[in-house]
Amino acid sequence: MTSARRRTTRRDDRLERGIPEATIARLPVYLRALTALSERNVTTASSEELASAAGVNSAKLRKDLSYLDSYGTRGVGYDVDYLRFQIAREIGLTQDWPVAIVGIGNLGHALAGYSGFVSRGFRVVALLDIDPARVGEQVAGLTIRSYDQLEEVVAAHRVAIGVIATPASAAQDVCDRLVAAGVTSVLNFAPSVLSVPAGVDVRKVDLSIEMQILAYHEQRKLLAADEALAAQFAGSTMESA
Amino acid sequence: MTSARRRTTRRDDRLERGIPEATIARLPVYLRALTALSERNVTTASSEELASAAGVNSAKLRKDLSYLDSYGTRGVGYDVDYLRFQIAREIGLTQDWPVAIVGIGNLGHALAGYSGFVSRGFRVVALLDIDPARVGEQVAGLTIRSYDQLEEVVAAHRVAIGVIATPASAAQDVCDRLVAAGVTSVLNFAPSVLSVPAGVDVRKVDLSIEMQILAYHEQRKLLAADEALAAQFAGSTMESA
DNA sequence: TCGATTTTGTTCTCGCGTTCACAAACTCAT
DNA sequence: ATGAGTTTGTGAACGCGAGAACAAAATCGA
Repeated sequence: MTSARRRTTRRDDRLERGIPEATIARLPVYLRALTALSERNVTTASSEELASAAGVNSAKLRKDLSYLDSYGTRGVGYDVDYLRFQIAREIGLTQDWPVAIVGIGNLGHALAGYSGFVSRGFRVVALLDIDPARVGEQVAGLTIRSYDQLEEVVAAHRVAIGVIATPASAAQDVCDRLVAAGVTSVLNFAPSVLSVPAGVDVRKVDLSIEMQILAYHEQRKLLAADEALAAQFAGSTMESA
Repeated sequence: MTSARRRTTRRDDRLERGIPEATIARLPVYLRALTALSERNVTTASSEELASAAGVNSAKLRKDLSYLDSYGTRGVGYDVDYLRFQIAREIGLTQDWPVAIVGIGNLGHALAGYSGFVSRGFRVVALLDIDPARVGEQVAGLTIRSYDQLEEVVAAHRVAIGVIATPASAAQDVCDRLVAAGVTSVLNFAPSVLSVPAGVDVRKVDLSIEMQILAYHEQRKLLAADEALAAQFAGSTMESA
């Protein structure tokens, strides 16, 4: 078993089982690190260098990359541009992804103009809003269209990814219509739990939750500081709690 | 050990070891579900009801809540308002958290006006931008101040949480100054890896990464559809791959 | 008071992801 | 060509979180 090379390659495995979710979430980070290196004309990087640029442990990075085919060379490292292309292809960024954004409030505006989308294979093809006063307005080179045209727009541009930036109360309705129109991936910025049929992916970005997680840790720091102070005054009689 | 009640309570454990990170991340979701129930004048909810409102499994919810003190009653469920308060207290939302936002571009604007912050113990006390043309502008009831005043503002308002909404190139510098000024929690919207000293928490929200994760799954769906189609034409000779 | 019913709190098991540690494989100088 | 030095790719151990399953505790009707 050790010398006899298995006839099923890792590539086959990958196609069957896919790449672990945790790894997928890090590939974009590696991609960004590689792009930065490439712009500085670095042609080769070791797992150690890449890992530190991406803010992870080098063993983790190597294992992550091993789920793709093996694109490194021992004793040398990884070819920056080659690996960059391979990761981009793996994620699917070598093709064009039309995106529709629903709800053009403050956040929708920001998303429409976000350069991180355009530069990575994503193309915002439509902005939709329910407010008649906003329809017709120009934002980031696009005209805001009526919410009524959702189905039409999704079909015409073959939109597979929809972004919801509406208030929570509207989110489920928007989601239902997107899915019915053919969208199979949803990025939800509204603070609400969406239910979707099997086969549709939903990811949620919740600004206030992130903030609350920070608050929890912040509070713990305060408590820890209080206790340290109290212990200092109480002297050494309580050291075993 | 079974009948003899341990003298260390769960509360003691929690103070020592803290609550699992995965649980912390869900508490805000439960809080939101509870708030929604409370607004509909529901006074009591079972773990099953709460879990479905929060989009999680009921066993998980019960286990999560068991890391706080036990606030439910068997055979009945949870008192909505009481549990709501307890979770809010646990996360630290019963106190006031002054927040400073650095980088008032499209995203900064959106964050400054985001109602989800204000309503949950967070108070945006300062907006800072490096662009002199923007300084003085009114946004969400606040005047944009100069980036030079960062230290002053952080000290004056005892800001513990800083939000970075600048381009990636500026993020590390902003972060360093925030930390030096006394900030111990950072919410980073810039697509860059921040390095901070121990004791400082950083959370990252990356719009483009979420999108890329969706793209990966979207691509897999396409591949799966292709394969199904190919198999259909190839007939039944290839069923064992 | 007691049994039936409901629902929580907790134990146990399993799987995934992280990390360590090392053999395999490559380069380069001599 | 060969040995020294590097760096990848991966097997194995470990720890955390998810979920099933059940015992403990509360309510309610008779």
